Amino acid sequence: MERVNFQVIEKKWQDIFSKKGKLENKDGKKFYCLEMFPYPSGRIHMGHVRNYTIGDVIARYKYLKGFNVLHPMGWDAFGLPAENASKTNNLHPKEWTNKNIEIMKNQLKLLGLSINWEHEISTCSKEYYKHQQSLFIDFYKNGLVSRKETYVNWDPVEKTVLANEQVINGRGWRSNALVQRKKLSQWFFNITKFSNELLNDLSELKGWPEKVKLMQKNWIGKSFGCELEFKLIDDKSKINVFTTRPDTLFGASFLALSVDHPLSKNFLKDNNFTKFKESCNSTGTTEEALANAEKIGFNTKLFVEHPFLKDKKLPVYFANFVLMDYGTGAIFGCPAHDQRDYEFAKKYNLEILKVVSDGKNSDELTEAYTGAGKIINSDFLNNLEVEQAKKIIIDKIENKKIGKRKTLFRLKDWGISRQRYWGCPIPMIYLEDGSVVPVEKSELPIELPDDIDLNSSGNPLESHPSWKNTIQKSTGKKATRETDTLDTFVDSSWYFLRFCSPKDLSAPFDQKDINYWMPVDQYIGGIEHAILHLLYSRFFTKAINKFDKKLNLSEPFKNLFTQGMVCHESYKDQGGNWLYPDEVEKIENKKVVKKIDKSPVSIGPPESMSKSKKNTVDPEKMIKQFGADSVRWFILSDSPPEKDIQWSDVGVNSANKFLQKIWNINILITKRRSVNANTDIEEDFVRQINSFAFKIENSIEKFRFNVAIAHFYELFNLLKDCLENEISNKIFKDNLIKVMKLLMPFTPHLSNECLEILNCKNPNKWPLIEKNLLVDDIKLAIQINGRTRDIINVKKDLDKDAILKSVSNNSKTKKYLEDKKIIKTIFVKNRIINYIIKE
RNA sequence: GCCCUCGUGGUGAAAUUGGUAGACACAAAGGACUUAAAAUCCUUGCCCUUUUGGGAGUGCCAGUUCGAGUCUGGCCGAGGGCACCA
Repeated sequence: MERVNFQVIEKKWQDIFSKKGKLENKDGKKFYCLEMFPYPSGRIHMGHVRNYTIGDVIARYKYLKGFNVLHPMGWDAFGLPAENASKTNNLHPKEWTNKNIEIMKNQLKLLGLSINWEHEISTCSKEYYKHQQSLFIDFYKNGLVSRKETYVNWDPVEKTVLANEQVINGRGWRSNALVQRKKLSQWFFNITKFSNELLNDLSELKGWPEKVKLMQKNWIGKSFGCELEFKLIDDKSKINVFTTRPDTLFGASFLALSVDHPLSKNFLKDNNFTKFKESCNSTGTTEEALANAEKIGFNTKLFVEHPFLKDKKLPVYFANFVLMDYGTGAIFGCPAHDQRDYEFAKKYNLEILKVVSDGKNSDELTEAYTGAGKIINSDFLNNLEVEQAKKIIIDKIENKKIGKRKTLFRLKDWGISRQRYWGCPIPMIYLEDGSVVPVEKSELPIELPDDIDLNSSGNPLESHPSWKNTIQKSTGKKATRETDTLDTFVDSSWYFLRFCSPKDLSAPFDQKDINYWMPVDQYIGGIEHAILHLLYSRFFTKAINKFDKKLNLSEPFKNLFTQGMVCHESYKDQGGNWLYPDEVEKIENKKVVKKIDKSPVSIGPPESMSKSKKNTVDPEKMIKQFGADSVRWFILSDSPPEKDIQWSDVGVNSANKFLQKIWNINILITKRRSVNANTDIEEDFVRQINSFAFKIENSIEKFRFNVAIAHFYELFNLLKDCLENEISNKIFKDNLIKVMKLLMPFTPHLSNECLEILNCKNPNKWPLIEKNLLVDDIKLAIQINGRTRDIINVKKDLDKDAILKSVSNNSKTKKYLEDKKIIKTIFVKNRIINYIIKE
């Protein structure tokens, strides 16, 4: 068997790709194919391989189909790891990052990706962040930036502020340290100004997974209800509450306020209250345990009037389960119909009055009833359904001028200040009179200083001896710079725009380029970015669209695909140390031992590859061993791309074997002896190849690469079986060329090499699929009482009578039908014929 | 707790969307070639039957239908999102 040296042909074609790697079809329709750009951590991992291979298949396929394709790549290059690495390696973040970029770029080239490298960008270059600062100033001038003093999530290990979404179960997403509450003045993007658009436009995104849209919808969290005021009996001052259940107002038995509610000022001198407040804060606001924690309250001894029941007085509490940053920081409690209120009422012996009938006769409840039902015990609302009652009572409340309809969102403004060095400086200055103003655009970029001491604690820019001292350009007044840098999510919220005009010095992007390339036709990345990155990018697009009317773009990503993770089992030696897969070997009975001393190793379940568990496989090593085409082939073949895949060395090895087979067939054809052709056999051959081409094209369009690959296996089994058949060399070769072109998006090196050998003049053109050849014999199942008894070959599209005639004498079904009465015959064209008989 | 998704051989998975369940591959067992191994090729895969055949079968239990992996209801299990959002 002929064998190909993958190292040799892959090098050869990669050199050619990098010389003329553009997927350019000047007359074709544009296609912008984008994969989420990587963080330059040092080396690429299998997750990148999967992500970029999927993208490459799409980019190459669209190019072959005649599209003018943009397929760029860049680097999400700011971020904390560079600072950490610089501390351990004594290497400046800039040098560390640029070195990593160099390495990873070469690794990506080894995969044979069709990337427009002339569009390459790096977010840490001043050519990029200059424009980001300019956009920030635009946002500021358009009222989309604000400064707020708020409680923030403070990570005590990283000494920085975390966004809500960077807090996972009360811990920092990187450091895993318990997050504390701290009050700081911070910059915010006013993403909440776009809450409605971000929610409503999800329905426009037909090419997005439902799952991602649902996650965003829940994250934005729109709810309808009303605001309503209660009067304190003492001094008639008012407390505003928000509720989505105004229909349960007659079941209210208390008011509960957040400990940060303005009214708390009156209690700060009360030791019992401050103690209570501390105990509320100590648990943190986001910890999971808190959701299940006991509801506790502080009785103010104050009472409010019930707005519709003059004689009813409700006690006012501070309660640990009421949040200040949602609604008004105050609620009314209706214990019968809200589980939290129920628990609270049980603890403090408050009234539990049913106002929605749960269909049971008893007044006793063991938990809150939140279902539908008729309103009871509620004066003018009695006998109404919940939804009707809501409407009517809100009307009443509005008429009485004690409240109004209100829609609330869970989404909060996006805190973007970070107390770090390796990020984009925020282009704001503080004047001595206390005012805070943006720098002038002509001063951009505000560059990061290179001479920095990263070993000092806190914010390195803050402790730099001179960097923050400056003057306001227009007035010459003394000023100090903002020393916080931007959250790195800002960097990735507009990079897809920059890719369209990466070299434009004067503006973030060129209108013409954006109008041509945007929106991204296919965006591909991990599901972990389902909410934040995608929501922020949508926000940026909408915000820029608002103040830049020429943009004419409401959504950045037309189609989205989220691929699954790459998993591997993990290994631990007897001492409990993690081991890399290549430190162990498999012996009999699926047991695993350590290579160096043959000591037993315990095997963990397959999990997403991570450095901490050492269950990683180095892509470069795999490419060196099996070739890039084999690695690409395997990572696409084993599972549907949206599902997790389990990495297997054996799997890549067998991918390699199959690609060798393809090569071998290619060689055999070039040496094939001439045969006497038989027209019928040739036609059948051509039709079968055409049918596979059709199926493969369909599978690619639907992102079903594993199915496409299964068809390639069938296809090559067919080619091999037909090698000796009465098919002319010309027909055989023409069809092999067709097949090699189909293969091009998957294994570009091998395909190009084979096509060159076959002397193909137009390798970069997708083969034509001939629809008229798809008419074929089909297999039709003959069923008796729904049970398949035989399968016959018939011409396509035959009608019922013709089929009945041809199966009337069928030997396999005859015996079932003899002496039986056929009650009914069900016929589905090209599928089945089903006899219903009486037993 | 609320919301969502998914349960198909030893394994990864197919199934034209209600019409042949297990395509295609991996692994395994047996065989061929070989002095041997590697590589390559062939065969097998639940139950009954020597074969021909027949039966059961897509997490479990019901239902709709001529026909259910696919639709409906209930249960069991796995994964994901949100987390006191009033």
